[in-house]
Amino acid sequence: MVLSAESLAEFAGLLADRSRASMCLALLDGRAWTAGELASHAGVGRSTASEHLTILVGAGLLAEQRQGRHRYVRLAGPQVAQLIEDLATAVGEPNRPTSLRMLRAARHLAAGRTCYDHLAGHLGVVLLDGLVDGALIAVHDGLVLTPAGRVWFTEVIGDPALHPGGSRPLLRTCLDWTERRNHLGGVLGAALCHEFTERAWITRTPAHRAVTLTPAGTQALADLLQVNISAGATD
Amino acid sequence: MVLSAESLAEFAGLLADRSRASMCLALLDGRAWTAGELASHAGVGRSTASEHLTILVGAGLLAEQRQGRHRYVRLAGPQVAQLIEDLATAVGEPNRPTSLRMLRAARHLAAGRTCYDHLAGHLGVVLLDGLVDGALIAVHDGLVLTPAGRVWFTEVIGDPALHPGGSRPLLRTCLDWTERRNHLGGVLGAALCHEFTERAWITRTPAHRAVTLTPAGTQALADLLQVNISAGATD
DNA sequence: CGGACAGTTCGGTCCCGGCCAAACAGTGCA
DNA sequence: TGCACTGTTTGGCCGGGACCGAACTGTCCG
Repeated sequence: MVLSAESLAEFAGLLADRSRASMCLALLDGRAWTAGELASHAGVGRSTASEHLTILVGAGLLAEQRQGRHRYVRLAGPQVAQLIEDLATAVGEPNRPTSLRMLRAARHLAAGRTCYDHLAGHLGVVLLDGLVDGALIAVHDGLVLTPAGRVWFTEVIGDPALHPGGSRPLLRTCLDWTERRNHLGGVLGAALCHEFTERAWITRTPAHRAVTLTPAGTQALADLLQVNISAGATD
Repeated sequence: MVLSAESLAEFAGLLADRSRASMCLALLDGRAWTAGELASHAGVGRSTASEHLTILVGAGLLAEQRQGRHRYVRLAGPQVAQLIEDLATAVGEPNRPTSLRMLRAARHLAAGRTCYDHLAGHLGVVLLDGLVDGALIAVHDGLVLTPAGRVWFTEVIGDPALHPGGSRPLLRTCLDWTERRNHLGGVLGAALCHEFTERAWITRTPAHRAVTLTPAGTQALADLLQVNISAGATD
């Protein structure tokens, strides 16, 4: 056995703790969090959080960046985010929200959110549907950019973004754990999310993954993709 | 937070133990193992193994089947196998084999093996290459069956296999952790592996994942796909 | 029946690791 | 310079869980 059970167990052990799992899930929003924020998010003391972060950074799951007296930490890359999403999807039925407050937050997340660096939730699924309906992306097993799609993306996010250097795929399907359907990930998914934010078509609620479509965004989606979503009126 | 950190941690915890990880890796060969076999494989007592199996079965990762005084256990499905492979790939560089015996076993595995229910290793990668070179499968982001490929697969594995009922994709790329390249998974990958075994083109070494190409198999690959591999002469 | 074998249950041991509080170090601000 | 704040280190506590051996159940076979 070349791949040792030892290393697999060690790796799984990184997420096999309530506090560390909580931190990683929080970091799925793609932003950098401070150690203190993560501590209170996970509900543990600062000292405990500090230990956990050292472990996760040491294992290469997280990347850290010191700024003054702050320790900012983020997921090490899209692969890590993808892996955690995969695991989260495999877990199956998540817990039902208990309080009214949590229910509202859950609905908000289901309406639209970021999945590390691209759009997910109802908004993400509808976006991919629009791209497919418009014959800009074709679906086989994976996703394929059509000639028309190439033109469209060039107009919306510019040509350079279509020729990235890295090994990350241009298009990637990403299974949505609220919608149970695919949304768009990959380089172009991230670029779209970035561009939408840039143009103020979406706004991100601070400190959460939830994303709200602005009136301008609603208009833009209707113009560009003939997609109709009521702006933020999903609660 | 709808998806609780609790459930993610609990799930990861299933694999976060050396013995359980060892068992799951062993079960990646897609066969059913008895509790005793897994116990000695993992190097623990029968009682300990029994407890672990109860946990894994209870979590839905493994499916069990009692036969007389034996408890046969297998992975619950391709999704589970896929997830474990994903994790194993994410772990990165596996341990280097230490002894000569392990080195030989590692080479054997690298030459050809099963990945749950389809072919992997050098053999698997070359097979997918052959299918792509022959324009039977097209590669975009994912894999697409070409009209010629549809005919080819109908001849080799029969028509019914091309119209499965389940939700498992027909074609699926699966990243190979020895070759670091894709091989063919999905329904058709499994069907091919099954057919190859049926026709005695490959033989599986008992109690291991390694697969050896027979002379007949070498001939068949040359005829069907213009692929040349020396039969089993990779050690 | 009785012996061999596969697996399970139970009691007990032991150790790893998650947690906190308190003391400490480094940074920013007035 | 002094205070507030963020994060780290350390010591100690504690619980969970991995493990084993021994006794027990159930199955196959002679």
